[in-house]
Amino acid sequence: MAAAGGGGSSGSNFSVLLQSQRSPCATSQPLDAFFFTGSSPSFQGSRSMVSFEDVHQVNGSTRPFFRSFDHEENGDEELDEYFHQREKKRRLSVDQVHFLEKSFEVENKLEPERKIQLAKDLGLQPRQVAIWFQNRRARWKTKQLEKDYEALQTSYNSLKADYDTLLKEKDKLKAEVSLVTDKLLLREKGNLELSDKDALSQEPKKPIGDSTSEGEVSKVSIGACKQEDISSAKSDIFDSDSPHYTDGVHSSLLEACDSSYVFEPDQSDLSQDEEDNLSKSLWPPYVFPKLEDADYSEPPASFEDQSFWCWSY
DNA sequence: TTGTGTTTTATTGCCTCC
DNA sequence: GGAGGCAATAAAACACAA
Repeated sequence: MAAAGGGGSSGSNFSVLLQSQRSPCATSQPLDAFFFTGSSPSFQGSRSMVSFEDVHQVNGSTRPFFRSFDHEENGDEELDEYFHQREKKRRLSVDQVHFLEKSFEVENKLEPERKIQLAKDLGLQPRQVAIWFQNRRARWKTKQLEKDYEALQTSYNSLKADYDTLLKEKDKLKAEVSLVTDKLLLREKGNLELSDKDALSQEPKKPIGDSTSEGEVSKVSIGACKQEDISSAKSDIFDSDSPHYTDGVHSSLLEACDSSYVFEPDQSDLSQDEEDNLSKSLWPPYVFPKLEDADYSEPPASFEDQSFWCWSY
C-alpha cells in the first residue's frame, strides 16, 4: 500500500468548500488556498489505497499522491516503489471525485487550461483528469441513452393503446356494417320476389331470343335473378315491341345484373323516368352476390374482403 | 474466504478537425 | 501531422452473497 503524507486537511472541510464554490473552474483561489496552504496538496490517492484517515495515520510524510512522479525525492527505493505502484490502478478519493463531478456539471468538456488547473488543484496528472472526463462523458451518454429509451418506450405504449382502441372501434363498426348489409339484402330479396310475382302474373314469359348468350348471362352474379327472368326482362326492355317496365326495382335489378359484366345500355334508350329510377334504386351501385353462394347468416369474414363486395362504378 | 458481477481507471486504435 | 474525442476493451478495485 502506498503511503502518502497529508496536508493536514479533512474531507468535510473540502466538501464545504465545494458547495461554496459553484464554478470551480473560474478560479482556483479557494482550492489553492485549501490544497496548497500546507506543504503539500491534500488529495492523496484513492480511497482504497490511501484515504484521508490513512493520510493521518500512516506517517508524517508530505508526499502527495502523484508526487512520486515528480522525481523530486528519488531515492532508489522510491523509484522502485514508483515503478511498482504504477502497475496498479488507484481509485480517486471521494473528494477528488466529488470535485471532478462538480466541475463536470459546470462543463463536460475540458479545455487544456482547465485541465491543467484541475490537475493542479487535485494533485493529479492532467492526463488522469482528461481520462476521468472522458469516462464520465461515456457514462453520461449511456445514462442519456437509457433515458431516451424509456421515453420512447412510454411513447410507444401510449400509441399502442390508442391503436388498440381504434382497432376495437373498427371491429365494432364492421359488425354494424354487416348487420345493416344483411338487413338490406333481405329487404331486396323480399322486394324482388314480390315484383317477380307481379310481373309473371301480368305478362306471359317471352322466349329467350335476344343477343345475350347463355354464357354471358351466367356471368351475372346475382342469385335473385333467374337466368330466364333476366333474359326476358332484358328482351322486354330493349324490344321495341314490348312494353317498357318502369318499375324501378325491376329496372334496377336488371341494371345491377348487367353491371357485373360489360353491358352498357345506351342511356339514350332510357326515358328520364327510367334514369331517375335507376339512380334512385341503385345507390350504392353494388352488385348483389349470388344468393346461392352467399352465406348471409354470417357477415363477411373481413370488411376488406373484396370478393364479397362487388361495387360497380 | 471465495467466486462473481459491477464499477472505475486506463489503454488502444480510429476518426475528425485545424 | 498533431491534438483531442470517442468506442471498445482490459484490468484493477470494489461489493456482496454463499
